[in-house]
Amino acid sequence: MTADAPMKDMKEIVALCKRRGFIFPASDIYGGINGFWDYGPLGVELKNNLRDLWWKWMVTCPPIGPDGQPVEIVGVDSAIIQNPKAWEASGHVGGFSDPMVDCRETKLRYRADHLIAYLPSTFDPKDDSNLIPVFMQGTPDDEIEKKFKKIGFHFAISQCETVPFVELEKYGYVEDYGLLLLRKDSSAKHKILKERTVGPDTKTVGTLTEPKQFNLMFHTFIGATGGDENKAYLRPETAQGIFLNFKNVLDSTRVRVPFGIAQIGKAFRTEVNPRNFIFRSREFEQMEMEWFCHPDEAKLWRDFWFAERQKFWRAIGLRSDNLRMRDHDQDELSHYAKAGLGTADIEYRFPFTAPDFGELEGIAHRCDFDLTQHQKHSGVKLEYMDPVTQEKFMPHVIEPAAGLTRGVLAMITEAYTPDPSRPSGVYLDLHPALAPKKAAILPLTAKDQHPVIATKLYMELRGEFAVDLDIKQNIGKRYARQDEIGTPYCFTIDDQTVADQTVTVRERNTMKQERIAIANVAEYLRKNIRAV
RNA sequence: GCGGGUGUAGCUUAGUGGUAAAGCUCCAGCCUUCCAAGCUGGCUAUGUGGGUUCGAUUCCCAUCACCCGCUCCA
Repeated sequence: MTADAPMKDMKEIVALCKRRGFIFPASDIYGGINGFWDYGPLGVELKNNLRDLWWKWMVTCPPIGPDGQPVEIVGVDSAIIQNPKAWEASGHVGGFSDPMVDCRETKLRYRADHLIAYLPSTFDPKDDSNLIPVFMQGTPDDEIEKKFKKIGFHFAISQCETVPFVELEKYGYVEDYGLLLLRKDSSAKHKILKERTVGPDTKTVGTLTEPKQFNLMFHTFIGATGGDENKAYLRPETAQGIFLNFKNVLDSTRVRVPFGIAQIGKAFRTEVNPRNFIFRSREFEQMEMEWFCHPDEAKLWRDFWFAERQKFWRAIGLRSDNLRMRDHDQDELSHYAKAGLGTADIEYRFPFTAPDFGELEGIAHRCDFDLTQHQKHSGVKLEYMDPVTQEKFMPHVIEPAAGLTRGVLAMITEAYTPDPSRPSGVYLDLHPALAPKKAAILPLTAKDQHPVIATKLYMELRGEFAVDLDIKQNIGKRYARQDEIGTPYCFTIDDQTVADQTVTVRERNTMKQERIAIANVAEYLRKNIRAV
């Protein structure tokens, strides 16, 4: 969005989505449900169009690689529920959710692993006057000293041991040594320690809550009886279904490294706070491709997919400077990407993130983390034997992982174009390949030969294109309706059509009209909506 | 998860402790030769659940959803 372009109002976009049948609140008649959305008749067309274009770019007609050779990518469609061991191996069961600590007084929330407790060497849990100040990691020493004085904590920093807040409970007081030592069982005392803490932003003792664990994954139960032994998870990403099938794909097809496996499907995450329409929802759809390559070629392929994926988003309509690439900082890298070449996001400036950007797609170097983990946990050998060099190695993975549902939102917001000069006040400038309806057939009036000819044309086109026939009401209303849903072309039948077999074509963005032979309408559409 | 705000028809708004009003949209019909025109008619609403009351859309409580800010976002 340039500075002088009209602001795109998220409220209006959400309203249009509902009014015209793109996106509805899930369970709308029951008052909705936080974090879930339904796609209506036009929304599902738009989403499917975007999905199919991605699949075409990645699987059906993949690009030429950096070495001039066509790249090879195959698809899978794995189950949403897998053996729970798969999620233990991938690390999703263990430690992805960061425990959080709340301050009851200030209502502030902290990441538990960022909190540091200061324990004086002479700390005596039996003495009520002994406090444990807690600070955020990286708090400057002078601030800490100042706070010490304020709360009557009579020690210097140098006299204290710093202990991660989350490990506080592991510390107990051992009289024999007069020191704080790590003990396995200190259940009798850890509660006392917690009650002595003073949070970073308060002077009151004991306002910090226990660390709360947030589970990333949805739980479910297999079978009718439930019970912990039947516990399973809904996948939080489609990627693992690909890794689980790595060996099956190698054994059943003739692909060789380097190659890719792609998958599109639903994923589920228990977002703490769903927000911003469909941007952060608990059920969403991903388009992921895992590219398996030799470790030495990881850099080459990462750069290739960085460029390739940007091309995609630009080609289907995100042409503005609302799209950008951004390398992750070291501290925001995920566990698997830390050792590798890092992660870069393709980001879009959504109205609700502006002037910031929100992630649309992440391109990560996952190294050999996933295959190694699954090999370890499953006991199945997943190394690759290069048939030419006879070299045995664990392939590295470059992963372009895009949000399909976020893509839909980006498409809608990018296309949403307020235009006070036209009756609808707005139109959707969707790429014709993405538009839910490619054209509308409109008899100028509902009498004489107009509807007859229009119906005939509609019957011819509907076998090949998603087209609408709209006869009722005046022509301006019908143009306006099509503008709002982003239909790129309207063919109008009038008296001249009866005389010379021509129709007018109205182009959505310019509202300009030209006259073409009715016999050429199909070819006209074919040419103009050609997929990117 | 915290704090603040908002909930009356598809949308925008009105109103009231006693039958809930209008414009636009939508639908049907008439009219209409190119951009939501006109005429006639029609559908549709007090987010949900409690409480107070003879009676609650209105007052109270809870809850849900959405918006803003914080927090979070492997």
